[in-house]
Amino acid sequence: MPNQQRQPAVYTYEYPRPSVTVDMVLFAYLENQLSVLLIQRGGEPFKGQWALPGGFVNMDESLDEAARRELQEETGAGNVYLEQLYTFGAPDRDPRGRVITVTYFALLSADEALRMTIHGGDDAHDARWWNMYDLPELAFDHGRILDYALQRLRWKLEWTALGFLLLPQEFTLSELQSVYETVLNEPLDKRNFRRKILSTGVLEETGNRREGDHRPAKLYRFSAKAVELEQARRRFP
Amino acid sequence: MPNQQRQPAVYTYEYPRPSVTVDMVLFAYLENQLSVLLIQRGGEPFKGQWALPGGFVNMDESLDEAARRELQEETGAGNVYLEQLYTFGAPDRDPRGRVITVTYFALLSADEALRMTIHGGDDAHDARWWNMYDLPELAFDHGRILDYALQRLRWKLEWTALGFLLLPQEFTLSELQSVYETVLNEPLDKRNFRRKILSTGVLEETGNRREGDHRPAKLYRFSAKAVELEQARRRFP
DNA sequence: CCAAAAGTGTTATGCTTACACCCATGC
DNA sequence: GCATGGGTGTAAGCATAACACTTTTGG
Repeated sequence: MPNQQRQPAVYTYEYPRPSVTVDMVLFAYLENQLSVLLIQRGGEPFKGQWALPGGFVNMDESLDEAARRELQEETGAGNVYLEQLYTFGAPDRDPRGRVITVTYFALLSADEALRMTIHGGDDAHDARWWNMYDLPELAFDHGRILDYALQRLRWKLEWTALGFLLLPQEFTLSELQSVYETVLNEPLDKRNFRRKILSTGVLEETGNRREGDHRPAKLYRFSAKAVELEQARRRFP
Repeated sequence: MPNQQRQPAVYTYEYPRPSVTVDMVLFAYLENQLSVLLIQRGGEPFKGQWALPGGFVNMDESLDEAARRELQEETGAGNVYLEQLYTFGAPDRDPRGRVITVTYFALLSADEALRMTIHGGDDAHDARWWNMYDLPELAFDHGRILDYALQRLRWKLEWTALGFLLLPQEFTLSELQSVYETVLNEPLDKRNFRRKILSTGVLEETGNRREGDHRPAKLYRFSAKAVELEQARRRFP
């Protein structure tokens, strides 16, 4: 920040206050795997272990804004589906002191995930995508957070048609099905899946086809209002 | 607190920190109304307006513990269904400064609600139950919080059999139905309702009957594991 | 015996599930 | 022409929704 003295500013309060952070669970579907972005910690505590990206909430921004800013800073990704997940605040979750973290979960389209450049942040050794089903040991309580995020993602795909958020703008129904199968971790019937997804009305044909090794597949996009529509269905959250 | 100096302790930090509070939405079913407990503010800002009960999170307690403590302090109620709702943190939601609030929602059995004594807290003028469908103007963003809490409660009753949490230990099916009708704000078919609730297996007859003006009704209680069972059904949250 | 709430079954409808074969293309 | 993934329909079972009358008690 410009115009700031070298000597650190000091803020004093009559009662102790916790720090508040946002931590992000970024999901993407890369190489047929459900992937999560993790940062390798460069400093203590948990040096060398992997953790969720995140950071402090600034005093002049809302929680949602803080999450978007972190996302922007660490990945450059802008247009991303984001929702608040849960707030974790056990007194001993960070050995350095009381830190309450508001967690968010984000679904990145494959377009975004490929385009973006990952910046781990200041004290990060490394940053990369991990297969959700083959994670390293995690710092802090981030393992629990990921469990919870996966639950929420599964619930979302079971009850809504929002799975396309993890795909590129144009995709085939088989690709969409394999997203659902990967996330829900169970095989789905092809005919039933197609009927169900198409009946929601959130998809429309683009008219293009995916040319490939075999019979070309129709490409779909989601209709602009799909996200709203799906969310408006009176289901929590 | 004993053993503390008159002169306020001072806590200093290198960066500014928000305050963190928990605010509680306490639902009860009183006199055939869905009721919420509100506190009338004794000081500025929003002096005289009504607000959700709540308070600061202590440094040595988890968020859940803070919520239970507030509940205990303000109502004396102990054995209560409690779950985290959402975290609100717009920078201007409290004119006194940055306050992030983790909200909880609680379902009080009629037993608890009647037994308890309401303590508004230090700077409260008054504290009482309000009809959820006829609320006064609310302080801060508490109106939004209540809207969200009602949504969550409705969702819960639509997808689970947890409505009995708002009733006394023993209750009739008609009483339970009227809880559902009040919360969901729509009439329900008596036969379908009974079949559906009984098929979940969370209720059992006590063998007693409610004697009254007319034909006595069988009394039910929920089987001990009902709450777990219902929550275990893989449905968010 | 009358008023008032408790209690009870059946049918139609739509949704979910299970299941197997032909089609279009690249090589 | 064959290997590969794309694409399609139907029947059975299940859950949901609509609907009206009898039962039991108190007064």
